[in-house]
Amino acid sequence: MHRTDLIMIGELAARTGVAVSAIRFYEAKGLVEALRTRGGQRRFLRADIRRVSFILIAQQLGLSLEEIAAELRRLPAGRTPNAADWTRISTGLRERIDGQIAALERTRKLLGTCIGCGCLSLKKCGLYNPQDKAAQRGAGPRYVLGDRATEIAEVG
Amino acid sequence: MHRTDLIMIGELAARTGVAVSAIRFYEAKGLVEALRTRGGQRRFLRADIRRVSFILIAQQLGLSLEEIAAELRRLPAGRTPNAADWTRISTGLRERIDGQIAALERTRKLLGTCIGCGCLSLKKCGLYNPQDKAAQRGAGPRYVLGDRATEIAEVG
DNA sequence: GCTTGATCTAAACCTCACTTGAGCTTCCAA
DNA sequence: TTGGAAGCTCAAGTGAGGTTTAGATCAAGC
Repeated sequence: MHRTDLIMIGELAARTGVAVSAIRFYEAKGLVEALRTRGGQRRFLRADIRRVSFILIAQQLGLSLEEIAAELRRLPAGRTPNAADWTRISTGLRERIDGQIAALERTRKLLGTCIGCGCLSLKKCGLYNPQDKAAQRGAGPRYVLGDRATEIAEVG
Repeated sequence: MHRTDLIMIGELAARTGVAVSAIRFYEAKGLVEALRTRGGQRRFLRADIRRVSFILIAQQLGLSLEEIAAELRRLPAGRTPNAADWTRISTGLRERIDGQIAALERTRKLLGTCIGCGCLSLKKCGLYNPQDKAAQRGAGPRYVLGDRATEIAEVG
């Protein structure tokens, strides 16, 4: 175990493309952990590059930091994913992607029905159906559709 | 033109499933317009139910309110979409969906390559490629990937 | 005329995922 | 030994898309 097994925050940032401030933020959120030097500086394990990489990939797939944290907490040793963990996790991610694609395809089909009819009649065209969470993953408060859109009346 | 052609904000809210506060917010953003009674209360056209419906559908597809406003401003008469407008707009939306699906399929393929290898080696597996904006449509500051992820090194 | 419920405005607050800034400390190579 | 890059903490700011609250006013039925 060389001294070089520990890396500084700046290197972790450079190797992952994430800002230093973001890594500190992730630590505050419990997504990564750091040792400290006597002087109080963070020292990361080289393996944390992988851990941060995982965070980025999962984020791209639409998981919130909260969800990613939950996923990481489920790791056996409480540590950075190894090959087996990764297989399990990425299989789960793939299911998620499949779901997203299916939702989009449903929406596209509904939209196809609507093109030409120009109705925008909600009951008929069904574009509001709470099942269609299509691009629902968005900024903050998107609960409107899904919480209340159930009792939508027909237009007109 | 009956008096009943005008509806109160509460009815517009009920008919679209949107909160009253959200409708006022949309008005402030220029997405809908309202007449006013002598007493200062808003009165909407019945057709605005359609307009708000459009906002919701477009939102589900991932358009920001800014983009939706732009789309609505392009309407010929500056009014609620009719059948022809809707055809034009929804065709555009469908292209957008196609793009989203394609991005997700690319990501899924990359993930497939990674399952089993467990590498998380960024260069090799390519899950970071800035082209893959997959689920990139997310909360606020997501510029990290795309702005800086270009110079990502391979995981050690 | 009165009461009740709907509406009004303005400003403050919320979440998420971070960034920025101020003011100060540590580390390390020359 | 020293100077400057890199690190530290804590608080506040950002932006999207709204909600909540407070206090006042309006509209309609009895």
